[in-house]
Amino acid sequence: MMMDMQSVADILRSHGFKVTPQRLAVYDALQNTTEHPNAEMLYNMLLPSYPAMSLATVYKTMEIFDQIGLAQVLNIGEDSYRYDARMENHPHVRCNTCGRVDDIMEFEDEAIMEQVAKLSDYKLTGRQLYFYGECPKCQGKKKKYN
Amino acid sequence: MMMDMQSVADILRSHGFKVTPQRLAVYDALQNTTEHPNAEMLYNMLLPSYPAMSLATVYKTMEIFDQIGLAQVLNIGEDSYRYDARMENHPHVRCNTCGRVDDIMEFEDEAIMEQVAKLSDYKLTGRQLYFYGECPKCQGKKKKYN
DNA sequence: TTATTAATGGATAATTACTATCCATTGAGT
DNA sequence: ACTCAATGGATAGTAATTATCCATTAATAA
Repeated sequence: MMMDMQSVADILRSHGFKVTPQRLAVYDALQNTTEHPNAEMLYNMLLPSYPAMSLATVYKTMEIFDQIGLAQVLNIGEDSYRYDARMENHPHVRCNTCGRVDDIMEFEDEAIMEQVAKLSDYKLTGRQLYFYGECPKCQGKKKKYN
Repeated sequence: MMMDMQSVADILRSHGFKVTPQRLAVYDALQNTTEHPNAEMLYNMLLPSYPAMSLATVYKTMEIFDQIGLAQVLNIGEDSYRYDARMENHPHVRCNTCGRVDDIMEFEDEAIMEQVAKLSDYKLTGRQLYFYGECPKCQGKKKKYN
């Protein structure tokens, strides 16, 4: 179910990439957060344990992870990309108030894909579904304090 | 049904923006294409008739159109934004082979919005649905020549 | 129609996320 | 352990977008 460190190392090696502490650290950080960090957020998360970490390394590492299927890139309409270690294709929802981005797991999208394929005559291979609104926490705040 | 020049002028004025030939020209160009141009494509489309047109003007104009609801911005995962004068929220599909972007009109998305609202507990206000694949034309080419 | 004034267009500089380059260092197979 | 290509970090470069500046223009009032 959950990808562990050992298999991440194997996947890197099997694609001809070296296994380095930095790469394992980046993957570990991404794996252990639900906040869909961008490169700079990852960099700042890693700085305390890896003071020599470079932002360029984060970018290069994420490009590799994207290539070999260890992470996916999100393009939610902000000024920077976010990253997600969950590899099943799933929609995301962003709170317009606080900016948090959440996964929407267990979303059933086969009917959509069929509908779009029929309407477009495209042979579909992928999708990116982004939703926008107000998260439960921000809704609560509004009710209490506004 | 279709937005004409007169009402574009009215909408600009009603939001306190001046009505200028450049703005009408940008809107006209965007209205009369289905290829979802980015700023540079729009600029190049307009150059023949408006040799003095500036790329900065296109950007500024599109920002205004986005604000006042005369166009929407698409973020399809390319390195630049594309624009669409069709204001009903609708999905888009991009051909991975030739890069064209098509509208998917008549897409029924109420069921999706309900499903996502239920799964996320967000109060949803918007969505951006992007699909990727191979367009009919490129499928045909592949079958014939590859 | 003209005068007045604030908005605008175009030129250009600045910003910023991201990518490429360079070289000393390091991981991994021999 | 040895060898060497891959890597990390520093830094420069790229490219889309945004901000600035000022002469010009559109809109309102007279």
